[in-house]
Amino acid sequence: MLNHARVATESQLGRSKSDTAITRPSLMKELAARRVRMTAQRRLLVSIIQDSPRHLDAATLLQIARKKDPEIDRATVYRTLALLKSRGLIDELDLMHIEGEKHYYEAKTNRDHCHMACFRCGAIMEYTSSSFEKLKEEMVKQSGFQIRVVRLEVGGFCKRCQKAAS
Amino acid sequence: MLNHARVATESQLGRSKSDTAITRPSLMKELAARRVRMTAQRRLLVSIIQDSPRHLDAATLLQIARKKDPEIDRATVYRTLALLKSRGLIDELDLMHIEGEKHYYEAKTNRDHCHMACFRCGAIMEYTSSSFEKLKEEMVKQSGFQIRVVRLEVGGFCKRCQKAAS
DNA sequence: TCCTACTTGCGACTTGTTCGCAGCTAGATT
DNA sequence: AATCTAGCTGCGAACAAGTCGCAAGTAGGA
Repeated sequence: MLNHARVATESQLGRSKSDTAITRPSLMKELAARRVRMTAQRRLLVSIIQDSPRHLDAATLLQIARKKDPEIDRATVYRTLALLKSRGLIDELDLMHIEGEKHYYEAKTNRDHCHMACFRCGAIMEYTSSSFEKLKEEMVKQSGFQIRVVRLEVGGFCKRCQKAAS
Repeated sequence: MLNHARVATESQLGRSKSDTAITRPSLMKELAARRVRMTAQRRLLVSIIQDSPRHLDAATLLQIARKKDPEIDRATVYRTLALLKSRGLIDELDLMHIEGEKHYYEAKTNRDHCHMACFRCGAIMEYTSSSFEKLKEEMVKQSGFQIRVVRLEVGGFCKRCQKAAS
């Protein structure tokens, strides 16, 4: 398995301005606010997603969940992910299909961000910038399109792997 | 089936500056230049991809190809797509999984562009802008990441469907 | 014209995900 | 607290997209 840890890019680390910080609201609270029925399974899955330092795919999420509740089923995982996605609480990522065709999930953040996936080491870096926000604004203005979800994914080679290769 | 026609956005139609025009080089020539063995099947598939006004998925490509060569096989389609992708001649798109999990393909263009997918009517709009180019440059500069492929996809509602809904 | 490394069609298989169903349960109502 | 029921769960079977190993065919260089 590739190293799927999320890595902040310099651009993120270098700044501490609140407008560039990525934060994730509490999924549990959001669900409560939306009057979604809470079950033990949902609580478990949601807490795992919320706390995960990596981007999870369905199979990994199931595996982690089973440590606490060995009875939990695959279908429940998929149904819960679909629920969260439909309520706009998580984002679905492909991460450039860096490791098969599965999807990855992360709790929605206050700010859209880009994912950069290294084809060599599998690291996933997140990147936010005001230019990205500007681009979105421009798209809306010029096309009249109403944006619901944005996904910006980049595949290539991270700094470290470029060095390693040369 | 949704209407998958590619639609240029106003931003594109409104300009005729050469630096914003999207062009596609000849796949056949590129393959020849790379000394890739040409077979009747590959010629057929490549010409279909090159000439298609829509974004094709593997199944549709196969279906179209079979009109000319009923013997052509699914595996050949997938293998040819993998070949073109590995040589960097086509881009693979998810189009926000607007219609199932299949992938769509298009001949690589001179300029990266964004795909906007309407959740209601399924129209796919292409969008290029210098801001997108700038964002990419900024990402490279700030993170040191070496970009190989970029995919910017947006899901939401097109102008027409917003009106229709209200 | 020959040769062989590469390509093809075929069918079986894998992987990721969805579905129908019968039993269970959250949480509103009494 | 006891009841009720819409909605959730686990299960197993099914599905869709894509992959693989193999034997036979072929592009294109010698």
